[in-house]
Amino acid sequence: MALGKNYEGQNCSLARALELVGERWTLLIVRDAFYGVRRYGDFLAHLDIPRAVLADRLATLVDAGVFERRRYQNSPPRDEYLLTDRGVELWSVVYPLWSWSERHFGDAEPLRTFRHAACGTQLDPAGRCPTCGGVDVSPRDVEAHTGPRMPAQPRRDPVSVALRQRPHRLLQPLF
Amino acid sequence: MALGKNYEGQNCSLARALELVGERWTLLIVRDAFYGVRRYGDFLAHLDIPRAVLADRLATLVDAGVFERRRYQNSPPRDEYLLTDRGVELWSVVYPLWSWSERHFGDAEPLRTFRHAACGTQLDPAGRCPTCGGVDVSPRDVEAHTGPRMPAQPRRDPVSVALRQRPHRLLQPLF
DNA sequence: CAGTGATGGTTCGTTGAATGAACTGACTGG
DNA sequence: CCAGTCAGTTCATTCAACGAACCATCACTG
Repeated sequence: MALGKNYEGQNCSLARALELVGERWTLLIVRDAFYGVRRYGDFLAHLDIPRAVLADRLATLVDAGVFERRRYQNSPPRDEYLLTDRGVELWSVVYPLWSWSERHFGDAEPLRTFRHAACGTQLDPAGRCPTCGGVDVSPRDVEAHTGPRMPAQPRRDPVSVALRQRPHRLLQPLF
Repeated sequence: MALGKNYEGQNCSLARALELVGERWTLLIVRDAFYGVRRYGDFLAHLDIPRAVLADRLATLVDAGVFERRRYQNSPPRDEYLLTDRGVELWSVVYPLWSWSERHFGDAEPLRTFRHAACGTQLDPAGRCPTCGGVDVSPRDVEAHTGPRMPAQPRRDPVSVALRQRPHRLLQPLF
């Protein structure tokens, strides 16, 4: 999407959110960050996003306090992009949207499931654990599992491969 | 946003959802539908959206089963756009996004609040009613209230005016 | 029954953002 | 010194958004 001053006339929190998070690619970048992707090159390989757009979106998200840019080595200087608390709270948007799509447009066999790490139960549509008394599950306590169905043409980039290999705790680095 | 075949390589429900709902304007149209807007001209006036874009989005959303187009008079023939059950379920995405933005970027005094119609309590960030034992509140049981803060330049279109006048039950027609 | 206005679009030229390929620059390891 | 990696930037092309004008249908008015 694009911001557009037009949204400004709306004077509405939803519109303000969409200026940031409603832009093309942005929410997929955030999704990848939940999967544990942290580096420019990994986002790039997993998303098939133009390099310039990725650089632009990351900069915007850092400005907005959704990502934090942190140096993890000095020579050569390399930074990684980590979700801040503000970014992690977007789980309450990302998961319901994923779930809505899965319910209404998904195949019988889901490609991926999100489970409460503590008990292995699949999250309900609102992101809670039915087994554990319907408590809200923080993304840090969620495991992404690969479902039985395989995509027709599995992707070969390192991120996709790692995600297929084994269940993976959200927000933990992939590599 | 735009669909782009690129998202297709993602093979992910989130990406599929974003092809539809992540396009520029789409979620604001859905928001207005929750407010009770139903007619082309009212969406147009309230959103300041180019006419062609609005027509395109509405057609796409009807195709996707998010809106239903229903004739409400025959001469001249006039249709209104109503959220289907599938569309109403987007409340679980729209409200958390609104809430996220309100928490992180909102002013101290919110412009609008969403309250459980049964008891008048403001919804919590997950969309539940704290007073009523934390039950999920369906959008049909939500009232939109205008907060104490007034926008600097209040809009004059009929939709904005109606929304300011009095608390309003979501999904009920505005006029 | 011609003129005016409401409604819900479509058309089209212009602007601006996304795309993708090439290039840059800092560094490393052999 | 050379090849390779990583994280970008630059730039020409493509495609979607914009916005103004136009169109069609019908109702109402004088």
